[in-house]
Amino acid sequence: MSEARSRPRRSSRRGDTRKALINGAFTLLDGQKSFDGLSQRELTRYVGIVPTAFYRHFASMDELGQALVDEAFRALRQILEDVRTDVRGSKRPVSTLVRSLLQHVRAHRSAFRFIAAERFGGAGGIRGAIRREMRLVQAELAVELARFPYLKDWSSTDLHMIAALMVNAMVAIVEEVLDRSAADKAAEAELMALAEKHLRLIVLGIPHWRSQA
Amino acid sequence: MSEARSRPRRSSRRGDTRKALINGAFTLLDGQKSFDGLSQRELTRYVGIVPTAFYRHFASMDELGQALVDEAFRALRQILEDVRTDVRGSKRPVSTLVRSLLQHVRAHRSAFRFIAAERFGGAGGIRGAIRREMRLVQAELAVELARFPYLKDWSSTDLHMIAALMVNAMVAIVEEVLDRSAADKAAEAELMALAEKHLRLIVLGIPHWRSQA
DNA sequence: TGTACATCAGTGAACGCGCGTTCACTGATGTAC
DNA sequence: TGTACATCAGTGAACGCGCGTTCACTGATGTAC
Repeated sequence: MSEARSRPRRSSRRGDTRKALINGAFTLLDGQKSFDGLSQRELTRYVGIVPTAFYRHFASMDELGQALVDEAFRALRQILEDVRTDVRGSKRPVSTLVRSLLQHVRAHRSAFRFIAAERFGGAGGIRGAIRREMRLVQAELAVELARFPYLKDWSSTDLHMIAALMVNAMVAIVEEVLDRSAADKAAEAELMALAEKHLRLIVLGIPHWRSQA
Repeated sequence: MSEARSRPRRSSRRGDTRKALINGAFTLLDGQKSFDGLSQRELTRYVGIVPTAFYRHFASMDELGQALVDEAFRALRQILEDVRTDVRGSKRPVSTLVRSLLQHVRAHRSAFRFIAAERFGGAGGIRGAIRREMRLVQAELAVELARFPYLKDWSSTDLHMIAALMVNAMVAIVEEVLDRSAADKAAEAELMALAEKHLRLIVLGIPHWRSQA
């Protein structure tokens, strides 16, 4: 019995509780709660520490909120980087993009749900941070679009316009995927097919666009 | 002085407090709050009644939430009806649609903000109700699209696909308008122009679409 | 390798506060006769 | 038109509860010598 007691020394290594709080928050928010409605005591109870221990890691709930935004966007940026790599090496960019995107979304469900829920539902600070990141994503897509031969002479304004439409279309569908149970594979497949059609329709319009800028 | 005291009889006519609670909730939620974070006492304080008087009008906060959904969608349906009328009588349907939509959105700002904030941020019941309504809007647009001569032979699946993309594109832009200060007319004009371009780009792709269904 | 000490995550009691909801009440309004 | 009465929106005291945060503390870990 003595070795059983001596094994865990402390229950966790340094820094682990901070991560446990962040992940715990994502998990609790993954249900039908907004950050507004998440209490410090509920979170510490869930993570298994006493309420006051929270303050060893964050000065306030607001600071935790900022950490959640940072963490969610760290994941998002990594995902987009991976998707970009997948798409560049692909001969069927549209279907590769949709498949790759949805696959990553599935793997980081709660971070994405956090972004979706707080994008318009939350406090101003979180909303602003999210909006800024979305802009960045859109700008990066515009750059990526410029690589395609038949788009290389397009104006930056027009490229951004297309990028915005594509991002908006994908965000809408990802949000709908997240709003459904993770187990509903049929709905997910249907939404993937829809995403692909939406992108294809947009792409079909591009050669016929006449810039007025 | 006596006529001054006798004038207001009771401070409000029957039924007015119920409306005041609904409108007060919309107003308070118009800031950076979600329904989750709105307290009954805060609301009654704002409306100017004692906390307990709330229960003369709603059995619980949940019931108020349902009333807010109902009211917001009553406004939304009225707006869409108006927009439809405007567009049918127009020779430039795309720009008429965008102009008419944004104009109505401006007039019912807080109801729309409520929908945007609770669409993914709120409780399951509210989310479900909103999703159902969005489906309806999309279905109605599909019917409307079928009136256009070059779309009248399209399959229902394809019409719904186009309607979904158009609705998603417009929702994304309306949400962005709502996320900005109502006074920021420059941003609003820019977003209107963007909405118009997005719709036009989608329309340009339509004649080149090959159904695979 | 052994000892003394600084660091720091976690503890537990305690605080004052705003919350949602109950209850018995008041008193004005509208209605039946 | 005048009176008696039912209705019902609003009142105010009271409840128990979970909240965020403070404080002085404990005791294990890692480090300097």
